[in-house]
Amino acid sequence: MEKKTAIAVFESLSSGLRLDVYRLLVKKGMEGMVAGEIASTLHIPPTNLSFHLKALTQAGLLSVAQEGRFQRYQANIPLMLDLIAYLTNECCAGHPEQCLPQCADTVIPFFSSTPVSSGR
Amino acid sequence: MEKKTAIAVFESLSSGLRLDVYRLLVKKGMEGMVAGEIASTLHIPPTNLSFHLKALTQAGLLSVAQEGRFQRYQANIPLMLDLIAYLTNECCAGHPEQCLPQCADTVIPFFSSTPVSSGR
DNA sequence: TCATTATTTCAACTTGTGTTGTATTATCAA
DNA sequence: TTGATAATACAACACAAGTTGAAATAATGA
Repeated sequence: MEKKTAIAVFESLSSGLRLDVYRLLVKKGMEGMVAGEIASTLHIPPTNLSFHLKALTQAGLLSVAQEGRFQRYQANIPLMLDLIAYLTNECCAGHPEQCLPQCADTVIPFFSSTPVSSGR
Repeated sequence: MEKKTAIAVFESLSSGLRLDVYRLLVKKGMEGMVAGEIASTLHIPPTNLSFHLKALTQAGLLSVAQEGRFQRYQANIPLMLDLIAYLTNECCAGHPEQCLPQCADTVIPFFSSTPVSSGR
């Protein structure tokens, strides 16, 4: 993962409103939700929601597909697993057993959907 | 994990400078670094670094211990694992195999240092 | 075609964040 | 006590982000 990607993810989820949207879509899984459904569930004005959906989508946290005049949004969950791999990579100077359960260095990269690299 | 904790973590790491500081300390592990050492490594004015160290510490991402007139900072790595547990908890309406490797629902909570809850 | 619905774009305002220099607190060594 | 060093607190400025209402775009159904 590139540093700019990690920053984009953190920026996106640093808003309580966007965090609500993302977590709602994580729960919905592959089914996703259309924009209006999200707006009514979370009681957000459509104008404002559109602003935040755009931010989340540009950060890669959501994907969107058109369905007639609806826009259906889905959470991109593997990106979160890439993120923690990026953060805990090289932890403790290559000795993650100092800070994490012993298998962390093998299991966390396993969850990542892309090869682990320092990515600075 | 509480929602406000998650937001504090995301806010903290949404700055490229703070992300550099955190990742540097993750690599150092238990050894940590004193503030001046971080400042010279990353070429940040001490005044500015102090501002960001305070933000990271208040978010719980760093811990600090006094050593004479030095302040030694350490990364709180388990907090990151709690965070991803918080985010992927209840994913896909309780069927994480739809979006993650099949063992995700058991392994990710295992890494968490605190019990998993919806924590809204 | 024409009215309706879903969503986004735009402009304006308000608020919050990041950076810097100066001043302050606290510790150490002589 | 005095001078030097490590780090933080404070104030000021520039810049970016969040919210809202009105208008625009685009697809649907009568």
